[in-house]
Amino acid sequence: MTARKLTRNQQLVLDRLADSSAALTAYDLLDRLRDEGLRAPVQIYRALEALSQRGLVHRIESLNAFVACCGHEHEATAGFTICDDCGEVTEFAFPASEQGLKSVAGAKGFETRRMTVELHGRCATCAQR
Amino acid sequence: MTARKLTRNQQLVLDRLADSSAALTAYDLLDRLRDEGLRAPVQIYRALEALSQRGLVHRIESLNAFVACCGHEHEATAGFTICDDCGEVTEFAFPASEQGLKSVAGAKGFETRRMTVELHGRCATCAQR
DNA sequence: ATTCAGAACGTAATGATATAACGGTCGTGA
DNA sequence: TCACGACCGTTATATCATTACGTTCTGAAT
Repeated sequence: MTARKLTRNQQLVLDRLADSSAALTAYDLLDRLRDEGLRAPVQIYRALEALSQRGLVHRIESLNAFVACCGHEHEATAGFTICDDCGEVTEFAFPASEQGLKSVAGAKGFETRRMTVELHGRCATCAQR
Repeated sequence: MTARKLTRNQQLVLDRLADSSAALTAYDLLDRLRDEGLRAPVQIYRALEALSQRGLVHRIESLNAFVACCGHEHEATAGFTICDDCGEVTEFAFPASEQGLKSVAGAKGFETRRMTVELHGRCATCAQR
């Protein structure tokens, strides 16, 4: 079905995101891709938009930044844990809680299309130190 | 304990937010407060920062905008429904689901400090049309 | 009533994030 | 060949947020 190959710019952006455990802003990405000839923010934003539509990257709203999708289960909605110390972002899927949230909203007749769930705090590694 | 009176700027900002069913950006607020003598973004951001610390306003991360806190139960975390048609934002508290989310994260040793939960979709009123 | 310190203020400049507008290139299928 | 759609690069601009600096307000201690 949706099986077009990624373009060069899209692949470059995706690779940089996949290499990073922290979320990267569009301008972080731009800095890391100057050597590859990218010059302008819009080039990054266009790639991010395309990748996002395919579900290959996610936007972290509370950081105005982006992460590569860890993949799989595009069934459940994704949530994210964000370590405020080291910046690490990890993705998780929530099953039962999702129902809970949707029904809370649904009880008032709200039709949920998209959920943003972002947990800020400290990751296990940073908590030990 | 923390019972200082709001300053003029803080009160002005809070009033405008309370009057609006949609979230307002800092610049929306600035536009609405020019008549009151406010000139610069930083004046708005300072008021928002103070109000936010008191729990009187919330930031909607996915909109880069702000809403007045509907009040009460500062026990549970707040979630928001955001109508993408009319812009209406409503706040809700989630009890059981919160446990679910925190435990999902906690299972990996993540210490949650702050949660962002924002549901985009259509409100009951807009859905009927 | 005076003094002092902290909080809040106003102004200006700048930084960070995101999009609009325009025309060019390339591959593909009629 | 031509028309179309997807992508591209360049430039300019819009939108969101903070830093830096010096002044004014306020309230508690003297």
